[in-house]
Amino acid sequence: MSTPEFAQKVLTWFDQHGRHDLPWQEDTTPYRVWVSETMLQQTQVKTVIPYFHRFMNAFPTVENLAAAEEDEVLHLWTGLGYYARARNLHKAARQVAQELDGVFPDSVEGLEALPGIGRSTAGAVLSISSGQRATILDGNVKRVLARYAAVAGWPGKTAVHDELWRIADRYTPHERCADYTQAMMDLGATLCTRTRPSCPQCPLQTECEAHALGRETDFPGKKPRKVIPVRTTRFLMLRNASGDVWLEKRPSPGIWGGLWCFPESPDLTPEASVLDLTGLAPASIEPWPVFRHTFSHYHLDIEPLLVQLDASPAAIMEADRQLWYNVRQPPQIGLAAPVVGLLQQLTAQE
DNA sequence: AAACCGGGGCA
DNA sequence: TGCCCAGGTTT
Repeated sequence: MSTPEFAQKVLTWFDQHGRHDLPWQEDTTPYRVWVSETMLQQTQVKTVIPYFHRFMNAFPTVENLAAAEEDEVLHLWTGLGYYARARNLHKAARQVAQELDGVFPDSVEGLEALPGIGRSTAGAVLSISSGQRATILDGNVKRVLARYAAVAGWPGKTAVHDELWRIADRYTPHERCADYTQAMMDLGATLCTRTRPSCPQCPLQTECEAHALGRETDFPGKKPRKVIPVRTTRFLMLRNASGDVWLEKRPSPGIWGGLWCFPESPDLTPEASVLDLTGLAPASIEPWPVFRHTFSHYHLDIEPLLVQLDASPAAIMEADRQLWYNVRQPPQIGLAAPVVGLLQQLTAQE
């Protein structure tokens, strides 16, 4: 199919069946589109919407975001995952505000120079916010195109990835590029879904090679599987006489980088760890059930230990990377997901 | 339990 | 340049 024909079919479908009322479609400034695209990189629309509203409420402009504390940004990101993106978002906002007079670059190359913006996000931000012709290739579009052209193989492979980019570029129109970008994402998100695609409703059905083969779900190819290891750790939930809980800020990069977490103690005995950390013998230690937190590359079995202290130990003082967390007046900080759950249980217990 | 996801970083 | 990393949701 020719480019104008392909785009025409997709746009006609979009006008009738696409999504037109997403929060970031109201006012498509580069800032709003960038924040939404960054959130959407890792999460579905439904989950992103409340986060997007809270974020825009807290930081209506790139200058507001640039002026924020990193803890505040991570706090608003808590639960979204991939926290490096929140840190990059913050860093990039500072670059735009301080080095570019608050004006986003007007080219794919310029946008790509900002941390956290790659080729696809740059294309999405540019095309949606300015209407300029720019190509995207996110997970949704990959699925649509891999099926449409029956591109075999896993898109993580360079050859497959490159082929999909060539196809994406070929079909990107010069006219109505903002709508086309949104349309392709909508097509992948609403019709051309991972399992059970709605081919009868699809504007590309008659030309789709995967559909002709009756093998829609064979494309795109799957990532090769490998067994992931299990690691174990122990969370020391230190509670002082006032009921406050000890948290430490984790180093970035790394797991939960920049987020606040209980001290980990996988090796020492609980008593030795507490003594090591506080210089005190605990009033009591209560082991909680082990639970599993799974990452893409390993399982983490966590053994929480509730350690009650009679006093606030002099040995540990509040500092940049350590704090006593008041469960009744929680500070605005980012928390690792399992920590959120444990803090809730601690609060419920009182 | 497995699949998924865009970009950064490093060998 | 080709892997490995990161975390929560959906299926």
